[in-house]
Amino acid sequence: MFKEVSPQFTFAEKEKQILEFWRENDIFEKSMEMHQDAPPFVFLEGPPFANAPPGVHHVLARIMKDAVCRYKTMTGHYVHRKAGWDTHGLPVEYQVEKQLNIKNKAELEAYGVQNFIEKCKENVFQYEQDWREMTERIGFWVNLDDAYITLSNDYIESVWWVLRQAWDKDLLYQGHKVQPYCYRCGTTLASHEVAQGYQEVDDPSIFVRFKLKDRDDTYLLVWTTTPWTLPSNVAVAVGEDYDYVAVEQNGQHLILAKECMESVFADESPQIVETYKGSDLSSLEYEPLFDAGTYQEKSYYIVTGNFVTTTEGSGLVHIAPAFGQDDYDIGQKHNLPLIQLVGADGRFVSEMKDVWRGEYVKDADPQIIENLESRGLLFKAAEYTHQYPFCWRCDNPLLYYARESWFIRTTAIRDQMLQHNQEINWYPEHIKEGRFGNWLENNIDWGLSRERYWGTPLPVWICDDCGHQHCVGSIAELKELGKEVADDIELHRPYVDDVVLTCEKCDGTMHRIQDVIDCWFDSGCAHTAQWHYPFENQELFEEAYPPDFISEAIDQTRGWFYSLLATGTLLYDKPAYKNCLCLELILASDGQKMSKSRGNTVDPWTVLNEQGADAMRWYMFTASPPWAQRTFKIEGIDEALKKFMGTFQNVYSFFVMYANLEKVDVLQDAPPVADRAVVDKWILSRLHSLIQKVRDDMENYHLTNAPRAIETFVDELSNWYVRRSRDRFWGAEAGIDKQAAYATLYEVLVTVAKLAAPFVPFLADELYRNLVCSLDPEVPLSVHLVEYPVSDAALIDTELEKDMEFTRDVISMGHAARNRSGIKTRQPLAEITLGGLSDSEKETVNRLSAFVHDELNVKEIVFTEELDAFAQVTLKPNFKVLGPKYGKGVQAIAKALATADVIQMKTELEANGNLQIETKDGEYTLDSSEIDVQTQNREGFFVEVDARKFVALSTELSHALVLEGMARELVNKIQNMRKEADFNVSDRIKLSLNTSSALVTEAFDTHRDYILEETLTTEVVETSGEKAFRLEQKLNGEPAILSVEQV
RNA sequence: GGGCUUAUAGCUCAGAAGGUUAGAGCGCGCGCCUGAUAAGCGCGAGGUCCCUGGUUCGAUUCCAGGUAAGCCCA
Repeated sequence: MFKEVSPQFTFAEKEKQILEFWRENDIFEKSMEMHQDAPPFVFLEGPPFANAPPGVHHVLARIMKDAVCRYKTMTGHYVHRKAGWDTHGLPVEYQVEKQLNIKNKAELEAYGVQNFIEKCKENVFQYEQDWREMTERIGFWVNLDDAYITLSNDYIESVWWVLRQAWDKDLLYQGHKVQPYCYRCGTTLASHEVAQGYQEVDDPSIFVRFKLKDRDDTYLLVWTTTPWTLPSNVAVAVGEDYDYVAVEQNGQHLILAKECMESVFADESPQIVETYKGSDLSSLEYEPLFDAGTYQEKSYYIVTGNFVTTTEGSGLVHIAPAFGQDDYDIGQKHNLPLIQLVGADGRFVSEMKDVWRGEYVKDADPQIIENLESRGLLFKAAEYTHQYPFCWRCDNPLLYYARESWFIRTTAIRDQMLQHNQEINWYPEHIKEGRFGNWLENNIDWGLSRERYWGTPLPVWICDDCGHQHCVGSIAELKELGKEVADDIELHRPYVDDVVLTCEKCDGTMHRIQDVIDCWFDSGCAHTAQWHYPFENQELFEEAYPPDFISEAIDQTRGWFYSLLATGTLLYDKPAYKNCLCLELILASDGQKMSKSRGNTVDPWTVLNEQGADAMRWYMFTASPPWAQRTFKIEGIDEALKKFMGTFQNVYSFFVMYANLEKVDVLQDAPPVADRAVVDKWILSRLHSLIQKVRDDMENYHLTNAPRAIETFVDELSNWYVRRSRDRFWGAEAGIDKQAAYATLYEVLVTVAKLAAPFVPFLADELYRNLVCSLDPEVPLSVHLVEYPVSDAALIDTELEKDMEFTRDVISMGHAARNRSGIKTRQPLAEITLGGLSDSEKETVNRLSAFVHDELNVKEIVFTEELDAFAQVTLKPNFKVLGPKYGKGVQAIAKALATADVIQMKTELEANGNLQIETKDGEYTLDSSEIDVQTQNREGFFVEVDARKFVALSTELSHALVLEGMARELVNKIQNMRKEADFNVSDRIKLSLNTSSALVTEAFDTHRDYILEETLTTEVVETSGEKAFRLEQKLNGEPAILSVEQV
């Protein structure tokens, strides 16, 4: 006996019971243990921050990871599933600053770095409990009790080791980086912060004359929107391949790009006196705009740069290496001096020779413009509207600024990274060559250092005396080289800052540089640092690198996907992961990005508590591919609940109910498939085709197609297999057919439970445990401990599947015709006529005719060749065949076929096997494969026509048919009464019928046995008893009084 | 401004090595069924396959150029 399936339940409640069962029986641990010797499949968890509660996008990521891991487990792998937490970084610092009302670094230092980082530690686990609960509730099996945490000493030590590897390979170096900087907050901003603060502003747009040396009255026309950087000018850049011209204006010669003439001179069209290529101008020297100092490096000359455009400005770009990345890069290339005339406070420094020293640079702009004008160097000044970044905290304009910085020389391993990228399977594919590939192509060195507090300290110490630098690669080394290092030293600021080393070169004192590192580097070392490699777990690491599978959202292309690959390439010269499933963003139901400020966020818990985890999971798997952007809609979850979960649950409860009622032993007496009914063979064939498809999809990380196929299958199971087999389950006599029905449905349900287990782990386990465990105490306790179904090719009958599909199509058309006729299905009809079928199609219908008879309630199936009696017939060329053969001619053929006598042509075609037609291009001979006979609806028949065939109903009713219809009507009404009277399904009844209608009487007498059997009537009585349930009815319009009573 | 992606029914999505009647589910309308009931079934209406050009006998599909949306980067 199976446990009864109560109709009163909620999925959410059931899921909680199953969670309890998993916990009590350590099912997750068992699923790992049982595969301990199996080939490993390594999943690497991208560590989230637990300083904010998890949202629906986290649920999405986690269930995708879960489905893959569960699938791999069930297909016989040992799946590492270590959880991880990301903990360092600016976002944490900002939250804490906000909480403490700290506005800048000075206030922070005053508060105390030690106090501050302690607050950061608290902050970063603020929502850990929420995360744990969500993770468990959605059924994501991951080992949270053995998580890697980026703030732990072990983790940091591994990161230090990684940095030391870079150092030893000369890939870690100090340089300058132009960074967006807020002078008010005294800090550089991370890119995502900059992105938040773009505003449209008007800035000055000025064209300045730079006088060429050694030439009279010849000037370069140079464009800039930041006049305050002009005092730091050291060069001018041109585009190598652009055309430049010298034009004459007011006796001066002005040089600019030819393409810029129109925009610069507007209505004027000055005379061109000379033309050059950009390369011709290269190296020409000019006189400095301001009386700046003289520098050691050569300066004030023309260089070429590929960033120069002619779409705005003059095609000549002012270069100040301290204030722009392009400028800095070109400065490096040409060894230009790095003139930094602006201080950290955003004001001109005292070295500045002109009068603006101490002035805030943006305020100096008008004064500089005025100055140039007074000296006759200003050609033109205007305003320029563009997007410019502002500080998201204080709303002041950011200044791009060269700052001292530490770098990883990723450009040195760029080619290897590109090569390893080729070995990674990306889902979707286009990421490889698209977003990620492009990003790698344009790789620049990784700016690693942050002038902040809460992060992995950069383990570089510098000698106060001789400037010698050393990178420390382990705690042991720190203790060895450092003076009085605490035994339990914590590898964070300010503790590490206090450690001083003795210089091996000069015996001087070495101090650590103040920087911490980019937290992307932390998580980017996860493949190594999660194991505390190489200090521990060497073997484990060897086995687990590179990980088989990672999955995160697409914004990680430049984040974690990159940082993992960069470190993996740097350390091991291997790809850092084999398969990467790239998820897209989730939008709110209004199509907008979910955000608190818009108030359109969805709390996962409302869904988990209401509809449950399986419904949420199923929705996310099936609604759209994970790499397509999706809107998150509660209605979609309700649909998943109804469409899939509800249908599956219904078939399951149907089975359990009748199996219990009929006391069927499904394990005994299962007939061999060969002896089972056609419909059994059909559903088993579909099942095994499904298994094949699901496995294929899962192997290729198509996590949407697999469950969609399962959903389609369950719909067929319910709406065709069960519907067509219902009476085999209930009331049928014991025998091979009944056993076959039970055995088949049982096998199908158990197999689908296994197939669906990675997607709906709760429902699947509920089914499995009731259907399988309750019969056999020896089997594994949970569906998650069994092997994933294997497709049996011997059970797949593709022909049968196709035939059934065709037959269902015919039946669907029959339903449509019936609908049109207005005769209800309970009324049997004498015959249907099918037209337009090929011989093999006729054979198919004959073979599966029982389905047609039952579904459409008709006595006979008749075939006809006389299409035009029922439908309008047209002939069309088979374009697919004739197109390549005759090319242009197909249009003429189509025309000829449309205009000639259709019936005559069709007759000729049938008689000769081919057809001669005359067109304006000549004569063609077409055989029947080259012509499509198409049918269209003709009014006035109860006929349903599609492109090729039709189904027509004969609506004439003989007296016998009327009686039979009446008998079915009687059964129907009596069944309704049984239900209304609340009888049990298996109760036997006494029935009485009182009618003045001769038709009803005759029908009852004629079909008495049928009626009694269907309604479980054991006795027909003249007058109903006291307790009988009586009802006056109209039976197809005829009056009758019926009563039913339990025996 | 650059890169990538997407655009098919009211909504969510399929699909077509280019072939002349483009599909499903939901929603809507009509009907049926009522012992699988968080029901179920059938049928129907609903499409400029984003736009414009090009290639082709034929383009919603391929190519080019746009437009719109999203993400990433500046």
